[in-house]
Amino acid sequence: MEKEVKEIRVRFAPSPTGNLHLGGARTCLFNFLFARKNKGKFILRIEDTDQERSKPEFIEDIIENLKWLNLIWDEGPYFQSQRLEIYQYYLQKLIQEKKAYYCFCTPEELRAEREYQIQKGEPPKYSGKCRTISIEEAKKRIIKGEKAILRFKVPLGKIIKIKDLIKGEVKFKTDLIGDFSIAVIENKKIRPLYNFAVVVDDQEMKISHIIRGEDHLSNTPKQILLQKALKFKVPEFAHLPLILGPDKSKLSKRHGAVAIRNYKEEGYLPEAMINFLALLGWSSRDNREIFTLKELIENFSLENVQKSPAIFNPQKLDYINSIHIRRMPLDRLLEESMPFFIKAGFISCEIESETFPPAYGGQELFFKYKITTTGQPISYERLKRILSLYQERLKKLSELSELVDFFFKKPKLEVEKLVWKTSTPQETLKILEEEKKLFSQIEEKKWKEKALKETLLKYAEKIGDRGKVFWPPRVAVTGKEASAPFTEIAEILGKKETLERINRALNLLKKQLNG
RNA sequence: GGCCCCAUCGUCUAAUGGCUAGGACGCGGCCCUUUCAAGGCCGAAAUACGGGUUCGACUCCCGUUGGGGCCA
Repeated sequence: MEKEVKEIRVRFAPSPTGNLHLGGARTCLFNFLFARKNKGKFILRIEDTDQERSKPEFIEDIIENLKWLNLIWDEGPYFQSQRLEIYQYYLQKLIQEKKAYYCFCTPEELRAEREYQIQKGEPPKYSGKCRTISIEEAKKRIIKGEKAILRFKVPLGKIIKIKDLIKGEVKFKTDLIGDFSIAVIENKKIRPLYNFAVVVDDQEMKISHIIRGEDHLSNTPKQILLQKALKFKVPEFAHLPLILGPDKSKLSKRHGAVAIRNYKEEGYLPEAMINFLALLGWSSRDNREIFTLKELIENFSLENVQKSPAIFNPQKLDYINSIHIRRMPLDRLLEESMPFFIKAGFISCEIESETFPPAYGGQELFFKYKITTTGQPISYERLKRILSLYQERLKKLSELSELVDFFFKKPKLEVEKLVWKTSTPQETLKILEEEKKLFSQIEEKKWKEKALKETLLKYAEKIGDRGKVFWPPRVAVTGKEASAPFTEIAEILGKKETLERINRALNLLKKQLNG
């Protein structure tokens, strides 16, 4: 007989009580990879039953950033808040079958009970006090306006075994769980609670594998109990190790930037984030570390997921980001960099037309927008050349504002900086004067990196020290001790601007030496 | 407090009972080089501890310790 091929269906189910963060993104990534690798479906479900803490802006943030990361879902987003009747139905079923009951204990009573148990060294769990209240009585009390919650009757004396795809077999004794809450009744309305809503949704959405953070491992026996009580199929589980902060506690807001949007704003590329996140807990068989999303899909397997938690290491992220920056086609890198050029005030950008010619490399940007610098139009090619000088020097795009500012405004010069370590201000002045002469002789048409380099090399041979020759003009045009090479910068700046800047440096040196 | 999970360089990890415990980030040194970056070479750096099982343990078992998670 043909074995029934089960469709692989997984989900990412965030609560919109905060921005999409690193942990959530990684959970989502692993679900996504698992689905794609196994030709399954990936579903997005927003768990927004907690109306107090759920905010629309967080829903937006989650969706926006998942799209940014290229983690695109096949179904959804489903919203739990729109599925309340479904939960009602199953809740009623449990009540009718006497598998759930109303509980009227107040939070104070429960707390006291708990403290007493802990003091006595007993496992803290609900006593089952309200189990005996009849449905009729319970309904009367609710109509009178009493607050109540629904509890699930946990069967005693059983052991729940979980075959976790990552952790292996994990056992829980039902005796230690206690009747847990599955819904609250507020203003005569029923609101399902986490464990219950999850179980119903996973069934309704035919989820085959639940891949989620390890923090949910202790919820799993409760969910299995509910699944059995409702005669649902129990899905497979895979609990991912947590991502930790430097202090080894679960990564959270107090560790600083944890929202994906923070990283987007800092200039991390989506492919770098994906690559980095995949490496937190997963590794490939062959020791490879740099992957595109497509390559991750090909190589992914839950078998290679680590059991132990991973500490988030920003330095490694920087490294991975720099690699992806270097590998990215310049057109796309420029597209990614535009917001950073704008934010730094280097260029401004006005929408010119809503329509633009069909894909024309990165240049379509320039059809759609009018891009200017200090009032003058700036060409696509020019920006691209500027960026290309720094493509292999960038760790993240936000560094652009510091690195390429001199292309957009005259740099601040200091005499000490202009002087090479083996030289003096007098000698620097002399050499720069000579270089000015040499550069002036180069025809506008031949103002290219190669010609400039030849000129300087020849001159350096005469002087006998390359530093003395190459350093001063570079600082004169950039104002920086560290930058891309002078010759490449000068080509982009052009003859006129380069000579102007060398003049500025000369004047400064003269002023210093005379005064 | 109870339950559960986890334990290899500082960090991410490889080695699934058999080489000198391998790689990557970071760190240090050297080379290349006008600076920076990149690149190349070299180096320091780990099996938490204690018992077993075995010819042989990073690997299997037990315990201890430590860390974490969940329960309010």
